[in-house]
Amino acid sequence: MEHNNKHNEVKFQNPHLTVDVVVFSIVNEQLCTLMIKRQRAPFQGNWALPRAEINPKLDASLEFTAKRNIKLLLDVDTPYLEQVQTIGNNERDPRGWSVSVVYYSLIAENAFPVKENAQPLKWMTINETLSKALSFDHQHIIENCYHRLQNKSLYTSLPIFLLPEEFTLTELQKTYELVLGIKMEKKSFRRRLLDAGFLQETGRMRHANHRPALLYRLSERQPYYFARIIEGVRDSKNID
Amino acid sequence: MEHNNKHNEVKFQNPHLTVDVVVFSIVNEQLCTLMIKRQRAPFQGNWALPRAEINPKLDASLEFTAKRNIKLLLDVDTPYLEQVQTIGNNERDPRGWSVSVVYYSLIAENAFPVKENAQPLKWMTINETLSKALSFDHQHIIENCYHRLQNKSLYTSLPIFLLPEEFTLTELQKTYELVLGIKMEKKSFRRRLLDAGFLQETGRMRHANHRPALLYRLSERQPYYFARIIEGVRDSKNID
DNA sequence: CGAATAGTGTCTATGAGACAGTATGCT
DNA sequence: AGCATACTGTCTCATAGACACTATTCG
Repeated sequence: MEHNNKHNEVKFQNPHLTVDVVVFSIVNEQLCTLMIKRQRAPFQGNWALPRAEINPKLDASLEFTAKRNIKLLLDVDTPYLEQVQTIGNNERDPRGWSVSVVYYSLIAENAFPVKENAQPLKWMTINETLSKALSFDHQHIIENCYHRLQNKSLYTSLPIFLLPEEFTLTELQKTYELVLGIKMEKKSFRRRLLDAGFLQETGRMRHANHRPALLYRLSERQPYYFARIIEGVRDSKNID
Repeated sequence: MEHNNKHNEVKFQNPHLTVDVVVFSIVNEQLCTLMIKRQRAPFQGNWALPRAEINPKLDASLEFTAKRNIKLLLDVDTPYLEQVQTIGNNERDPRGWSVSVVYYSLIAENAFPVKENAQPLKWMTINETLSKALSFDHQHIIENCYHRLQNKSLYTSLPIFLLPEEFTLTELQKTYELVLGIKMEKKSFRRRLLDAGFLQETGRMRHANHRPALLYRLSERQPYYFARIIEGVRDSKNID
């Protein structure tokens, strides 16, 4: 069974395969990810990403596995799900070669972990996940997803999926700023979004103790791709 | 073993897992992918993408598996390799649930299939792959990689990896045009590339029966990301 | 010299950021 | 009225495309 793998036909035992999801949401004006406390070794008692095995009888595809798991955890259908990467090596799991297909999902605030879940679930702020020790290489995975989200937010309408159906332009700008960690210029932000043409006025308004704001909704389910990236205000690019 | 997969702990048999590579190169001024003729069922005798099993003893990671396979087929180290997607479902292989981690690779012309390979290998033009019946969902996979390559070429320096170490700006423009299927404007192309600052003059020149051209090389191994996408000449965007 | 390709000068178009101004609702 | 936030007018700036021009080598 040694050297004739030129033919790609030698059979090796398949490495262990799972589907991991990084669910982003905004909770208390903070970008958070959904984490789960592990019930058994390895990393027992540590926080980890939700993970699902493929159920060949139940799941038609990897994407379905991811969706099924999100539904199980939060009882919502995610409005945005994207496959980010697949990590596979012999170091990430002490039990041996393992492979994770990683998805990230964006959902609006107010999705609460399902109570009947056996494991403790919680929304952990992105800063917390990036600074504290997590299970396996999950910190690394979250970092990758976060970078992808940030990067894509520079030239797409992705952050909209972190908001409810109806939202004001100011709320949307705040969401972009939260995700990107930069301040944006109001006029150029609004011009960019409105000129793109994928926002629809709902006719309703958001009221507070000042001038009410128009409420918008998406007219397309697909994210919009802009031709240029956001540059951010020209001095002091970082919020923090 | 039915319903308590809330705990993500029910063990299912792992689906079959492979690493597939779409190797792009320019052969005879045509964008091509490396294809292999299948020696056994299913799809015996049909063209397919090169595919490798993970060898847990040999491979430290999925990326290593991909590199190992390219080396085996062409005896080159690819200058660019990127994971595109992982496809897994119960329809793509008649034998059942199967998962492919897909990479694409860019290499310069003049990499020839290794002769001792048992299977017949060939460079197939992208048009041929997209029009003729291939094995499994490989046409679909190639299409995805091709779109990713085209899309990324609009805002990165990727097409450079399809050229040898040293190249002229005209050769580079031709490569972009070939990949993107659009004509580009000479001045803006050169300005864009030179202003980015990642090209280095080699001091040598390409000679022919006309004015010789400066030869350039990359000064960084990482692809460069532009802030704006290529728009292409404003009328008649398509070549074909 | 002429053919052919390399390479440039400079105009317009687009869309981003800057910044100050106006609009409208609540208390 | 006056505060707070919504929304706009219009300037500058960066970078893309248009297009015509000049430069250099070979035969």
